[in-house]
Amino acid sequence: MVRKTGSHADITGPRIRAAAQSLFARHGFAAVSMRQIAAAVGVQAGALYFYTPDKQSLLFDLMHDHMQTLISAWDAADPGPELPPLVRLQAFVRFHIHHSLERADAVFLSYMELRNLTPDNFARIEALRRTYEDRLESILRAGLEGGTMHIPDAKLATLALIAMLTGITTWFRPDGRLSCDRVADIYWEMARKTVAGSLGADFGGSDSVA
Amino acid sequence: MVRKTGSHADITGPRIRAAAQSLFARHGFAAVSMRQIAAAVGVQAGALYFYTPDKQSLLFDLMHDHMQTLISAWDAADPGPELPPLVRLQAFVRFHIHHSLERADAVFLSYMELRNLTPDNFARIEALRRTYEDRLESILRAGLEGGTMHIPDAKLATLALIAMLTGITTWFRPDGRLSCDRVADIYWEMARKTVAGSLGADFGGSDSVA
DNA sequence: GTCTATAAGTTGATAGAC
DNA sequence: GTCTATCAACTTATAGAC
Repeated sequence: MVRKTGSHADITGPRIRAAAQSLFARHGFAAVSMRQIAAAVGVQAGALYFYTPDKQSLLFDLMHDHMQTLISAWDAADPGPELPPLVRLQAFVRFHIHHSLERADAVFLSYMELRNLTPDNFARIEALRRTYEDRLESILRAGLEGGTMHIPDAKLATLALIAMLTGITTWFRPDGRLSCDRVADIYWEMARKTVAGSLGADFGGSDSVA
Repeated sequence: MVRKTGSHADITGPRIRAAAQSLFARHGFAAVSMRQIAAAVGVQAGALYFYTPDKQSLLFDLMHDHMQTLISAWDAADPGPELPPLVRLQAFVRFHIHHSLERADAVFLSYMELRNLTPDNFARIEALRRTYEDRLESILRAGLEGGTMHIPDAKLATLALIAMLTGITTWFRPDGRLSCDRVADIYWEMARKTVAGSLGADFGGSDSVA
């Protein structure tokens, strides 16, 4: 199946995006050349410009697609605003961890390469990021108003929880000490307590995940 | 005081490091050229090599100094292992937030540019990062053994707390809604609950920071 | 759709003048 | 200590052949 030239009529576009995502995540956008991406795909550098107008668009499209996928995947996974906020929060924690760990490269890109976006592109990605954060913040506010959660500041709790959960992607290894499910259990336990009232657990059963 | 040439006998070295730190934090190591650093300092590119053997050493030295300063500053701020773990944890949370917010560029560098270090340099920085994490982990283990803390996994709680606290540097603005002290109060409130027993607050007074 | 060739500019780093 | 000049290699992106 090795051929030096000729049409594929196939999936060179997606393969370029996949190679770019992997290389950008590993070495950083600025450190990766179009020639390196081309070599990873098995084409010459000039061929890339049949699929992308420039390097910046390649980065933006990867980040934009990731954010759009993230938001619509959560909207599909959200058990719904009629359920108790703690139930929705548990769903959010598990969703965010699983979704992120299955897309470690895209997650990495989306918060490491913001500074390599042009101002216009940056603004568009930021808006999507805020949209996603607002989904969590509205759950926390509902819990606050209903009295099932006690948090000093809904906005800061949102940022704290997302930082805590996303941080998992920097150390998690599939062949490590803990499985993805087990990590999700442990983080849900901690997240639950973070938003709990001063009298502690009022949802989710046992205090231990063991 | 404008001069085009001649000796300073002064602090060009530190100024190069300061300019590099600021530029690396803003645009990323790979995206910043030696000529840009030189221009920020007000010298020609060749002059930089009187102070640093190469660009990589400039990055490594900045990260190394930051990690060394962080660890020795905490060792000086630690109230000591004879105090209750919750007291030490409160000190750690406040220390980490204040120290990080006063050095936003260095913090940014130290976790965004790890992938631009050579393997040897990476290993040295990683060892320092682990040393710092171990300081927190030992506090959590002491709380666990003494029964004043309830956490599902000491290692994961360490990583979760550090991610949560360090995340502040990505959004905090000195002229924003909340002061550094107020942010530290709110995060301590959340951190305290994260490690609390199932019956909630057993230290630190009121459940509210208001 | 992919190649080759190339334009036009930047890069990290060095040598030697002063 | 700093400058100027320079090197070889590399960069993004385009043009035109096939």
